[in-house]
Amino acid sequence: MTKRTFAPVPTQPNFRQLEADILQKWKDEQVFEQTQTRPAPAGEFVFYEGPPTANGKPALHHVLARSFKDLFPRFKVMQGHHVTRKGGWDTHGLPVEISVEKKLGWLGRNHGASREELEEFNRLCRTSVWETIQDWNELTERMGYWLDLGDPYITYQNSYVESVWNLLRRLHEKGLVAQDYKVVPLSPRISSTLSRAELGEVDSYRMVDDPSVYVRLPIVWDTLPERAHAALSSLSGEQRQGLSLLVWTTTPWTLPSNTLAAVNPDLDYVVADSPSGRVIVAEGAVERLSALHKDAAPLEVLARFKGRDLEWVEYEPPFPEVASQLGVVSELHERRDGKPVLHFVVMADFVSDVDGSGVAHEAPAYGAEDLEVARAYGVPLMFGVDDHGILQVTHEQGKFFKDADKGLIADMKARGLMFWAGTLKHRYPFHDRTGDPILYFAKKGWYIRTSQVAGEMLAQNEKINWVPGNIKHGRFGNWLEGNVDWAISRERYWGTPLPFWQSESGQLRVIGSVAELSELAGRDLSDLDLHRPYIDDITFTLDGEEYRRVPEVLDVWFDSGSMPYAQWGLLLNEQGEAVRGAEQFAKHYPADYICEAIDQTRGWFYSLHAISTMLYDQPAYKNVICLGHIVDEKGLKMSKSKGNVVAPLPLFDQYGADSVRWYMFMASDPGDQKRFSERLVAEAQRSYVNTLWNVYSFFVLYANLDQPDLAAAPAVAERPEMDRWLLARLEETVRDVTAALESYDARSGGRALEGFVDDLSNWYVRRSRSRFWGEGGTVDTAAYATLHEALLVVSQLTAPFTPFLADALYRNLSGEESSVHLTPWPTVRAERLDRKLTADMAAVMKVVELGRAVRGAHNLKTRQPLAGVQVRAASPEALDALKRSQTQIMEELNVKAVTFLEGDTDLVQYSLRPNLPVVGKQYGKQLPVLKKALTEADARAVATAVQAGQGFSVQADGVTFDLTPGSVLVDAKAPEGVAAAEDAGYLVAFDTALTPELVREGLARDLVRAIQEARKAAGFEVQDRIALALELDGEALEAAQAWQDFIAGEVLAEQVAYGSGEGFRAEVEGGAVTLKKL
RNA sequence: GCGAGUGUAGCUCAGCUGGUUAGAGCGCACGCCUGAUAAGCGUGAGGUCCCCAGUUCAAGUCUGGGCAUUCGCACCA
Repeated sequence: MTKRTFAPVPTQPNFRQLEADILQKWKDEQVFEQTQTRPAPAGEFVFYEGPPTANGKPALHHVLARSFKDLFPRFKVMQGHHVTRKGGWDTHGLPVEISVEKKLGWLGRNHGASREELEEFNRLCRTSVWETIQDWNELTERMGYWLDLGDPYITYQNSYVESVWNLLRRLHEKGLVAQDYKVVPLSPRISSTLSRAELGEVDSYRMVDDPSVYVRLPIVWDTLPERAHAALSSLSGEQRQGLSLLVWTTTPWTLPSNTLAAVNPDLDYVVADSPSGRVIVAEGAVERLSALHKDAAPLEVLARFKGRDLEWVEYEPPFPEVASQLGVVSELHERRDGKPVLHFVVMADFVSDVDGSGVAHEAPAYGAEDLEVARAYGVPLMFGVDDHGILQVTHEQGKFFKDADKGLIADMKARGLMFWAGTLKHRYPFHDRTGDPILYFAKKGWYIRTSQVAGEMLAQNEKINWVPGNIKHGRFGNWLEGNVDWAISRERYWGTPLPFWQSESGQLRVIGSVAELSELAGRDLSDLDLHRPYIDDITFTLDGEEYRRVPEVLDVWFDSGSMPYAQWGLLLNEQGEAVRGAEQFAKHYPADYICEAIDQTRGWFYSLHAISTMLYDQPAYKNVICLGHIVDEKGLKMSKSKGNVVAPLPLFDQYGADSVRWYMFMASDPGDQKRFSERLVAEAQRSYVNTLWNVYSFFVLYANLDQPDLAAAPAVAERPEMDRWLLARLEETVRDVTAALESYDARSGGRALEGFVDDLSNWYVRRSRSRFWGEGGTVDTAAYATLHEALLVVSQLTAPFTPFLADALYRNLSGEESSVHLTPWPTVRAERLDRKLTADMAAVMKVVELGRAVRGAHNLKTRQPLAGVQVRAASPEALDALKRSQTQIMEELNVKAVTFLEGDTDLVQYSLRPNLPVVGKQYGKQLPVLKKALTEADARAVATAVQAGQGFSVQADGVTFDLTPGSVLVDAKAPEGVAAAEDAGYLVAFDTALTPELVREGLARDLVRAIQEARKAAGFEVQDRIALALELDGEALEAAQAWQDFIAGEVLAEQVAYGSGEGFRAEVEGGAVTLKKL
């Protein structure tokens, strides 16, 4: 490095312009492209882009995610890795469909859609996904998120869809695909399956009065199981007559479909004698039920037993003819394999005695929990209400389900089944577009039997590094442990069509490729759009049966979870051999790193993990960062309805993308919820970005003045202590930032950087300013080289965090027209690490800090020099360091002398405390006695011994403690009234007596300050030499005359005259001064 | 209801494996133009570490219970 001029930099930077300039350079030089094509000695670091839904606008939480997704790949590239940065778009899904439905004025998924309507619908969906693509690309580029936007994977492309089909075929081959019921919410008038999101919490639920009825279902004695017989054995013959289960429901329309009655096996149940007859209820419900018959005596309890005693007890259903009418059984109380098919008591731990009777009526076709119980007992479903909400049975046949309640209740009352009928006010969902009450209904759907591999998924989870770590066994681990089969089918139009062709007799053929389908169909289908309605036209014949595709489309999580394979169009043939995409897949699997918001633990993170475990017996990713949600300053979710959404692009313009990114890394740990405000971004900018810029500006200003020959700088070992200290701190920072980023810990890395820049600015530059002034024509090459190297390395360390600022600094400082992002990541130069030197400097900084505190507390202006300061060190090593640095201390504290106190001085009062980490375990229960001994000991003698590195003894309560110097902490305190401060064993005390000489010097320094202020007001540059004229009298004149050389040197005055002069004139205390540039 | 987080200064947050006088930034108060930086520097005040009980020589930290709050709960993504 020879002498050269650095490009000048402003003290007030325009970060918006700087970033635009850097973006232009990246384009001109194709920097990102170079990272893709240049040799990568460290190999591939595999990163997956989590695909955003394309039709939504980008928001602040995307900035958060993109910041983290950019940071680690940049770091890895500088370490010599190659990182493929393939973009991706999720193009299927409900948001797309809803927006098009509204555009078309549809009420919902319209089952009556013709082929033409479906075709138009899907065409609009396909174009809709690109409406906001420009916003995404602009955001991505503006914030410096490097991503290959030119070659993204798109989930609706045929190659992607085909690859997904292939995965499904393979899962089917493993026996993991099945069909089963699922209870879904329907809008009954149009029989449209809705999602939970379409039943929004606020808009869809209404307070309604619904029936609340208790119905008696008489038990069947003839087939009573042994256990129940024993439980009821105390009842007399008369008491057994008419004994009934008392069930409670708020949905009388489900009673014709009654299939089972459920009790909690662990609750207590009783036979209660009521005006309506003897009933079986939970004991905890007896009081509640007594209250229903206001004028009657409390219910008498005739027998007690556990819920589990009732298992398999049969009962008479409320509508006994229905099961046969529906074809579920051939006759009432039909038995198969010796067990009742319907209408018996089952065990269910969700049954409670908090409401109702403690006996639940079960209609599994209309409730998810009921369905689970029915599945467990292998019971068929009864559909007394069809999927349009119309009753199919009883005299209420043909009525809308909610309208049938009254007639059903009247009928049961007439037949003596009612115990009580009333109403209940509660919340119930309605469809916002049709206005109809929601009907929960069991429909058949397609599942992947993930519960069969839940154990394997848990085992594979152990191999993943989760950040934050608690996700692994908390949120994600629990989600895996509670695994239920994955319902992959959706009754929608726009999505990956399920590749399931089914024959009329129910045979299933899962298609794994277009080629396979072409062969079966007898024609080339390569150019077919694989979406509906086109794919539904394709049928084929096998074994004399025609196969048609099932109507459903695929869950979009399966789409996105397929991206490791489908982004390369991976296909395996029926022999398991890869016939397409194998090379790219092998190179990019599994991922070294992925990152998305924490809600992806049951979304993308899960679907990636499930598919990978089932098909490859390994995790899809090794390291994963889960980001907390970003909320507004009050902690409220950001939403358009609340009006607190923040647009990212104006934020970048105001503060710079670098500062926004820095805020995202530093505000809190990534997994924590992050409160956002512009104030916090501004703060992030001040503490780091602006401070770093100021030091850089300082360096460039003086380097251009002095033209240092950096190559001529002495070896590091020969430089002043201050330089060696800074370079030691620099290597510590390299070590700490590298370790932090290797651990996916952005915040610790950022804090190490921030701490170093603070030391650089407020200690090194502050203490070393004068070395950059070029006194007498000499140039301190050591200082320039040290500062230059620190800034250069910092530009490399900050590159992944703040890529624009980093590149701007690096290009100017290095003199190379090449990006910092193409430089190698710094490695630690261990020989420069110096633990002792950094500790020594910390002691000096502590003393200076204490000295400033004393001046502040005692109103001792820093400009007024004092005769001296007395300093006590906490340790012999610290004492040595302070002695070596006493010039620094004198200058910082503006004193004439530093006196170092020894242990026996009268100035200091000592107190002793046990050093608990050292003696805590050793003395344990004796610690109170030890404390007493230290309190009573001769503290001065102990302090002297400790400072001399000698052991000592103390005693109390007849116990003697032989202690080492490290066993105690010595606190030093100055007497009252002395201008002193103490902390952590250090003490600083000032001699505040002022001699006439010190007063004159103080006045001279005031005069210097005034002249410097005049220089600035006159617009002089820092290096301008001047002619000075002093019109002073009294003490000011005396001080000026006595300190003339000092004043001249400080203000760069080559001529000093007394009296009036020419040039810029300023009033000062004691007279006036006049300045003229030479 | 179940599960996972969180609760420390007015605000945003550190405080790893129990240890000393519990810290930082912002805000607030006070001081400061001193040849980098006033979008700056320096100093200070400000604490029921959510509550109760326990273990321990010693608890912000460990255990149990309670309270509050955020997120998730399988056809939103």
